[in-house]
Amino acid sequence: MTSPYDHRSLEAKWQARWQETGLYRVDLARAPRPYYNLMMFPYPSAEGLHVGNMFSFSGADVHGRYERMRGFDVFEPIGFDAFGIHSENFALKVGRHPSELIATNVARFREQLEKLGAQFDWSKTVDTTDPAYYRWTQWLFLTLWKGGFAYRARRNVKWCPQDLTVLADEQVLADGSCERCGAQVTERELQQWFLRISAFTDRLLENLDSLNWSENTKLLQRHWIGRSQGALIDFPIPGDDPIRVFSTRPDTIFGATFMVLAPDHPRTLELASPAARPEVAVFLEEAARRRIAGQRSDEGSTRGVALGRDAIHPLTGAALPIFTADYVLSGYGTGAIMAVPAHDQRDHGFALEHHLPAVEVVTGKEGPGTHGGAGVLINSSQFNGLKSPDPAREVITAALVEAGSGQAHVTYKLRDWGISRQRYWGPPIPAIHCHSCGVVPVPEQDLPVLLPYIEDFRPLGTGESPLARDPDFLHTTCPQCGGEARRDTDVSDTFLDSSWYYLRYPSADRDDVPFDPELTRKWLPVTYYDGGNEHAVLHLLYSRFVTMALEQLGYLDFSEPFTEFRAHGMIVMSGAKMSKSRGNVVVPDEYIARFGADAFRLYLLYLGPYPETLNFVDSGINGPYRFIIQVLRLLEQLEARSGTATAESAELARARHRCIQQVTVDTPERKYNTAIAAMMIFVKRLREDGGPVPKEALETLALLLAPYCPHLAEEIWERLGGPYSVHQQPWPTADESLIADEEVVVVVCINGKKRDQLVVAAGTDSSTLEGLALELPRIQQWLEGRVPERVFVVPDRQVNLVLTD
RNA sequence: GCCGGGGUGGCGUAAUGGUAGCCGCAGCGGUCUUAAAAACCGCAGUUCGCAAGGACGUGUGGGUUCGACUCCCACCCCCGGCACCA
Repeated sequence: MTSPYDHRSLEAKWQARWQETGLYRVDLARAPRPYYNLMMFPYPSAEGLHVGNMFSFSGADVHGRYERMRGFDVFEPIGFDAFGIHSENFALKVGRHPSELIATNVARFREQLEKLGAQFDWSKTVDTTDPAYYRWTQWLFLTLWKGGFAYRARRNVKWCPQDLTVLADEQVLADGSCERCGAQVTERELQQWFLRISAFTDRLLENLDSLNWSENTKLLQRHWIGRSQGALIDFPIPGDDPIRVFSTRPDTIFGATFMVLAPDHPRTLELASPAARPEVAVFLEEAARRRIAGQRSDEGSTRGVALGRDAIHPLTGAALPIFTADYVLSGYGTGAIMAVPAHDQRDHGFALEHHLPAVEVVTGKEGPGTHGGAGVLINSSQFNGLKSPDPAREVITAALVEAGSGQAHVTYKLRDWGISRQRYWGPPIPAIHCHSCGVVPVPEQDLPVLLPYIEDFRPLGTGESPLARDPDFLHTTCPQCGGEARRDTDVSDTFLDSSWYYLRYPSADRDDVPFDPELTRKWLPVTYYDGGNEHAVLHLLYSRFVTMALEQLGYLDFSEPFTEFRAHGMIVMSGAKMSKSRGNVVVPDEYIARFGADAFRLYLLYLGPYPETLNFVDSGINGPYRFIIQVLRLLEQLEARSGTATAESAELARARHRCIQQVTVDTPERKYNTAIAAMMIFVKRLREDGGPVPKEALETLALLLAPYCPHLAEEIWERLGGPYSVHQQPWPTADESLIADEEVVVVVCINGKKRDQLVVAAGTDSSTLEGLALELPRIQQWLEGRVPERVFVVPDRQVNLVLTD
């Protein structure tokens, strides 16, 4: 039998037709029911789209197409996140210029994306490396700057000795290595641009409660923001300024037996007694070396030395020796702690090592060195008996406030966003350094500050961007005084490009504004955002910050960019991430060429639940491919009988409506795998039926398949005589009254074990079922004349006869 | 260490208190064919049994229940995130 499926010509035909008719172009100004279906735009690597891209775009497209058939005007744009270190490093590696490479990659990506058959509106696309786009990225920077959200500071920043650039905290992995190249990250002090994300810490945190996002994603953000409530407490030092510490557990203050300062706390050396100073100085030097070498994994360290000096406990007046130790970090809280060895693991370890006393102040089953659960204060003077941590925390904080030595305080892990990159492949930061005027913004009318073509774009490694090599770029005049000036030679972080691209899409063809106010009011915030959880704390947090800032500055009238966010899963190969080094990268093009985009989409989504991690299985695509051929065979069968109408049997109507129901429930819940299984079951049923296929069956299949196999669905729909396009038809509705079974199988169990079954009319009542069950010969054999003590009947399902002993 | 997700046939998975293994892959047997492929039909958790049928079976151990993959407790393993955060 010849295959009825020539996917190449079929898919090419419909893709051409969609383009001619502009099926996916949305009249943004007029659309009555806007639905902004966004998916994270890809970074156009040299390898082309990978299976993960194909998977997530297919899933997000199914969502968009389904919403369209439900009557929404779905705007589904796609673009290219093409600036960044990825591209630049690759260009360095292959010895070509990134601007050339990216043009090729973008063209290739676009071709691949078109082949996938998604309903992308290509009339509104973005490429972050296009001056028409990054002009507005620069505008965004200036706007944030003028609005008080950008500032320069000399900071110890994370520096990658391999990529020779500054990294954001988020780009440093837990083991202290560079997210991109794996080199051990070090520290370096440079003058940097920062964006004041800390201005919105509380809102970024609080808004999460009411955002309709994947819970997992929200959790990651909460974690990253890292809010801790506690108190700042001053510990006086005789003849000196007090030491201020931060503690989340002020209720344990009576258990404080010593103090610890971070090695890079500004007062560590100064506080050391003359006798201890030489030893302290040596220790601080070593500690600095360890920190710069990026030894972040040196956990549980009890390394430290005494300063030979005491602090005074503010409530008991006891003398507490002061130490400096690796385990206290300068970057968190005040960089100094009160150590409570009885109730903190690290303090406990340090106390053991240095023979320091521990005083238990909270009762509890847990041993020393544990915070444990709730308990009652002991050894805490007039506070004994208070429940800890609460309300003891508030009571003791209040006492400290009264004593003038403390105040309630909240700290966060979230830091301001460093955006300066001493690299080439990014939008130049639009700032000018003038000797007399200082740092001056580039006037808006001078944007874009074009990224010059530089032959040698290797990083200098001096802390300056390669743009410093280009004198024409570097030297300019001050827009304020007209005097000689230099441009900022850093480029901005790629995440700045992607922090606002969703605002740009609807206005992508406008060169007079970054985003048109009216279109923005109509289409934003984004209705539905599909993306990977790897961006839970970077892109998604930055986007929220930018939106809040732009709202505060009057450019937007909403504060959250993504109304609904859903994280998708990823595709792995035998349990491991696909990567070139593992040699398990699957090239999707081959699959599409051989089986077609429809089969490939179907296959990827059939692999398992869309939100989860799924295993790619090479041969798995055969099933979905066969399924498509079976559907087309049914269509051919129907066509062969053209003219003779076949009435749909009640049986087939039931199967069909069940299928509609299942697909309708599963699709919006993103259970694409079970939706596809339901369609397979229906097709199986049709084939088993053997009789002439009713037209309704194929009409329904065309509609249900439309989001999943957009080309195939069009073909079926057209051949059935339906009006173009199937994607503009309303989603079918299941008729509940047709779905119910007439007959059901009721399992008969004895003591929970299946022993026989009954086939009865649906809805048979419990006592009838019990009677029928007891009459079954096999059941009577098992009962051996005994009478069940109890009988449990689940109508239409099960009868359980219970015998004791 | 902390937080989240997960562990079911050879494989991807389905079923979230009521017949465990739906749907699919791979496999095996058959039909068609000169042959192979494709297509189509059938078999298929493990085990005992000629069969009828039975026993066992959802990471491990306990518990709740007439009934547990599903709920509770403890533990083991895998994946992801965070990590001297006081």
